[in-house]
Amino acid sequence: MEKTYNSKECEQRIYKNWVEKGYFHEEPDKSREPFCIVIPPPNITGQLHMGHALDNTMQDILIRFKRMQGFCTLWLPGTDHASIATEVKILEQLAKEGITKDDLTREEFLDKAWEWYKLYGGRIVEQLKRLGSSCDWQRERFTMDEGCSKAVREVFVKLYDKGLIYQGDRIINWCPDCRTALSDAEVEYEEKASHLWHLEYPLTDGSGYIVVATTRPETMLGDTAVAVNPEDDRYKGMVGKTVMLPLMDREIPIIADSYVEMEFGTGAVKITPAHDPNDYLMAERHDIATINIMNEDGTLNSNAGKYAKLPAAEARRKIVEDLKAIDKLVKTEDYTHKVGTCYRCSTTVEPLISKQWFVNMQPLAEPAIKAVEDSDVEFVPERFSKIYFNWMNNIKDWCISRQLWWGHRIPVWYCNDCGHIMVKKDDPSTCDKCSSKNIRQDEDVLDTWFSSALWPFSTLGWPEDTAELEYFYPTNVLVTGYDIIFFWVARMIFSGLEHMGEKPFSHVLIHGLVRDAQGRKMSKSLGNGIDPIDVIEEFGADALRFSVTSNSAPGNDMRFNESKIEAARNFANKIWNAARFVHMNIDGQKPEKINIAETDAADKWILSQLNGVIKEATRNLETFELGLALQKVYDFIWSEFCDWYIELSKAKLYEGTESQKKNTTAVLYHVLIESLKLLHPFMPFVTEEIYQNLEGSDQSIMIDKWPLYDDKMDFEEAAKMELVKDIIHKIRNIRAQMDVPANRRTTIYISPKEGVDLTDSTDYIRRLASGEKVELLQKDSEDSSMVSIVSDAGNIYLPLNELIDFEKEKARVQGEIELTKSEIARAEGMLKNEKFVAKAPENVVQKERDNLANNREKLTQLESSLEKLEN
RNA sequence: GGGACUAUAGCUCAGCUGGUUAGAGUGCUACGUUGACAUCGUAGAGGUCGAUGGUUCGAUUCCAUUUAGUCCCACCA
Repeated sequence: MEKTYNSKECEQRIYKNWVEKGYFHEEPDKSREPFCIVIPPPNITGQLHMGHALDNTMQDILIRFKRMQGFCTLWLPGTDHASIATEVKILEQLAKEGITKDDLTREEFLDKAWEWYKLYGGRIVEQLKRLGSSCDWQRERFTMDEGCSKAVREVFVKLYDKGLIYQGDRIINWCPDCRTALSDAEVEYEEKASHLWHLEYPLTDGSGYIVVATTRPETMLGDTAVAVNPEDDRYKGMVGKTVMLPLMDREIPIIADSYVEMEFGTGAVKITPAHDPNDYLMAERHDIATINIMNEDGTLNSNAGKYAKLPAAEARRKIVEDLKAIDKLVKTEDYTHKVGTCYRCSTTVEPLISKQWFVNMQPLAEPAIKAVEDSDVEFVPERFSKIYFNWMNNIKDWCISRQLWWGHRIPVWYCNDCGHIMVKKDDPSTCDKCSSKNIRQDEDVLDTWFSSALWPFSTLGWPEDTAELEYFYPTNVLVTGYDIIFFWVARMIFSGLEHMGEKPFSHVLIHGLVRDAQGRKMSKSLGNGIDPIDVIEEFGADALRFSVTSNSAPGNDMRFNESKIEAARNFANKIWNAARFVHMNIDGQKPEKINIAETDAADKWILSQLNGVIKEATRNLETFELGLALQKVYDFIWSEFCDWYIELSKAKLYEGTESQKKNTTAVLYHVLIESLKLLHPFMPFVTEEIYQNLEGSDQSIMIDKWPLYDDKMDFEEAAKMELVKDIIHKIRNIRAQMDVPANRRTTIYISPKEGVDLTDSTDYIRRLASGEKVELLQKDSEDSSMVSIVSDAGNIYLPLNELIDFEKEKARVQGEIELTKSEIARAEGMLKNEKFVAKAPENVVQKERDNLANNREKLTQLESSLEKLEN
């Protein structure tokens, strides 16, 4: 084995081997329990980023863990066509060649899109492989493949037939740049510095005027009313009158509606029903006309009179200027407010009325809420269910049609002759009603999330009755970031319930965002993103995986920095070297099983510790506490196995009998292999490389069995080892304090307390505490030339007379006495408290009693040490 | 306007259902090429667990209030 672990050399070779052996693939096996995760399909536009690294590492940890536990596992991978995101990207690319969407036919554009898919769709999949993801690539899916497309049509037709999908003219969010409608979830609100313009509208009866305040003066062209609060005394006389809309010379009414806030602005609001959702609702209440003034590209239309064809922003400038010229602009205030923007291109969205397809959400939301209320679906951490409820309880109908080309085309056909509408799973060639061949399909495609919502069952074969669907559905865990709960998780839940009659998964494991070292979101525009592939190249996939899963709490954001990756890489190297040590001591032969009868306290200690970490790490993994599980395995390997057991083992390896040596090797080997298994879900590559090196075969650790907790492996003798460790630690401490050179070895005298038998541990103490030899005394030493140390195992004496600085040593002992006294006082105080003794659990009280007794004894010893020093 | 989260060592963060002297990584100090590892070892310094009040025998942990920060949702033009 090399001196350092070389991730670059082995990762791709190992991964290839796993794939070739088919370890990621399982067929439904009724004799075992299934465990299934469907991947959140990354966009085909995407490149792996830190969020993916985190998300997929978590899934891989769970899958590998369950696979080793013996479950029939399936991690189902795939990609998302990402309708709008991909279309935006393709258009950007075409723009570089000077091509616009208008230059292409729909078919030509789709050809380009499929080319894109072939070129880039596989890129992120390859990157997922670099991470070590054990996805079943034989079952890889795409949201626009044949099966998923079939599922989409099935669902559309079913919901339409149930009356849950309808078409209507309603106010929607329009992105003038993408030239499509968006759902509410696809609008992001950004604080923007702007103005509040106060405009004067003269009353038609000449009795005065009313001043309205607006953040969007250009929409005044579409005003059809002015509203005030019915309680507002300032305007009481005006309600029912009409005003003359400046620039347009249109007479519009003043109405009263309690929606209007008297305190805001002037207390009078201009009403533009076609371009403001609230105004739209008000117009419905008061039966007021709507005037659409905007084109699909964000320019004004012919209803805008002389401002027609101007882009909205330009129209705004012009209108403000013109109003000023006719003295109708009363004042302009600075004002910051939230402006809706497109989540894909950040263009300001314009609310407008348009004919779109909608899903009636209320009937679908109800069972979806209940499923989470009843814990049929559980969010982990639990608090995210509140976010889910909040959204679901206030849900509005979902606008699902998009004026795009890339995506699932809406399965609706119109007859050009008789106007008949057909909603069909299969493309019709004639009109059902008049048999005309002159039919056309709806031009729009579906929201990309419409197909993602079906992912947990469409990928398993639905609407066909497949064995996979039967066996793996409902899936077990869905792992995703909190930013995607509305878009995706919520929609999968109601879709699963509606179409499968059963939840899509039982647990939703939510994680936070990966941020940069300063805590900022990683983004392209900031240029602060870290490319996971670069990290893998430099530090290895295991180091990357370790650093995104360690030291973070569930659902919380985490910061990512280089020192964290280095620490992770160092850990991989640490295990590597521990393995190297074991490797060079087994003489190329796999040791036989451990003979428990021949194990000593050190062996029993490490076996007990191992048993403990098996128990806890397993429990943590089962409750999705991945970070805690990893922390425990890490601590065990580094702080217990490497720091202590390997060092202890050298005593027997180098100085012991043949049988001791043999058995120690067996323990080393066993503990290492079991540790590797515990670590494997987190760091699959280094564990596999070591495992195969040690076993001397190409048998894989990933299909080996997960370690089981065994209460027979909790040994009482382990406690003695803690005493020995304490002795060693205290001696090292004193030596360091007294600047004893490392190569200076002394005899170590110990007078063990009653009941403490150290006869089999003297070699350990000698080796690890730089002793010349260790002598066990029958009683306490009276020799005042020795440094004495009080430990839980008994008193320790070091003949260091020429090195002892008596004043310094007195101060040290004095300090310890103070500490011990305060500890005694604390314990006494607690035990004097009758309520504590009466109410606290017995073991806690007993602990306190033992503690008090120990410290009293310790104090006596310390005081006699001090006395000796003073003589 | 509603809601969630965060506040613990210089820095980045763990800390499960309340129980001795609160942990890790990194940084810092001193020493160290001891037969796995300098991507390392040994020893050490460093924290009134944001503040106040309450519940409790006992609070970093539970409750309330409060301060500071982050985020989400919402129809204030």
